[in-house]
Amino acid sequence: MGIIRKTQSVEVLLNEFQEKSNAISAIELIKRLSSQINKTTVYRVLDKLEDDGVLHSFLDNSGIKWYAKCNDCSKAGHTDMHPHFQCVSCGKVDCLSIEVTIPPIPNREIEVSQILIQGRCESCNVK
Amino acid sequence: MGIIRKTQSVEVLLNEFQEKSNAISAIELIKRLSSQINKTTVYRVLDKLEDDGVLHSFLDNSGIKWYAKCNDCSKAGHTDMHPHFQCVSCGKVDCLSIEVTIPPIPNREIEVSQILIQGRCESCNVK
DNA sequence: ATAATTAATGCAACTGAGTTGCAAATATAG
DNA sequence: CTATATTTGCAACTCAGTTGCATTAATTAT
Repeated sequence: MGIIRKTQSVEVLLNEFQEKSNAISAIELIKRLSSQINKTTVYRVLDKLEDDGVLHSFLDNSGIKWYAKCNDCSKAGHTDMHPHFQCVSCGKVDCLSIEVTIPPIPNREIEVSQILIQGRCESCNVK
Repeated sequence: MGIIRKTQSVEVLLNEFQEKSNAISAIELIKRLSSQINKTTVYRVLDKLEDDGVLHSFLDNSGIKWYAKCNDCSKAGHTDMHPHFQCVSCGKVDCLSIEVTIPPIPNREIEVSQILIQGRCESCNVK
């Protein structure tokens, strides 16, 4: 698919990812933009932005979908594989720029790996 | 909570994990046992077996819940942290007994980490 | 053993994130 | 600026998982 037209919805959504660099859940976006964009459209635009390598998505431990900006991805594929961190205290989720190496597994061909780390984030750790 | 009574449902469910050692999705269990156990009960018993450290659970990439036998866990907590592998071809999921080390992250306290690896399993790799 | 107590079960109805079909609206190409 | 193709909104749906409550089955006490 991919983004074809620079529509209002696309602009509004992209804008949400401009400021802060942490991940945002689809649900949160739907809530935030409920007066401007329809829920279905939010899902559809997010989908396309992902196809286009602008955003990447992942599920948290309760199965809800999160989106965050991509750094080195393209339409060709999401190559930027990194772990995600979810704070068990405040719920904030962000991308970690650390490398986690998955050792090769006998007889299995690894395609992708999703790593979700849970713990207490910097701000919640102090309190 | 924890398991208190050795009921029929508990026995039937535990039996499903006796034979093969790979993970089974809640949905699959509900289908398999539909004539013997009610869906609600399946969810509730799985929940308790997890609390008791008999089974552990995780979500796959489409957000559905899987359960597998624990090896070194107890009521005190699930200590046996290992990656899970889902075959993109046949859908089979199993526990990997490999170690994946998450490096310490500055200012963050890691509690748990979920690693889901996707690729082609041994049998699907041959074909 | 049997009654009393407490936990587990089944059912039906619900929840909530995400999806689908389709007609109306809006971008882009010609 | 019209024609064509893509997006959008809406309402209705899907489907895994949950909840409340009355019934049933285990366990404990008698």
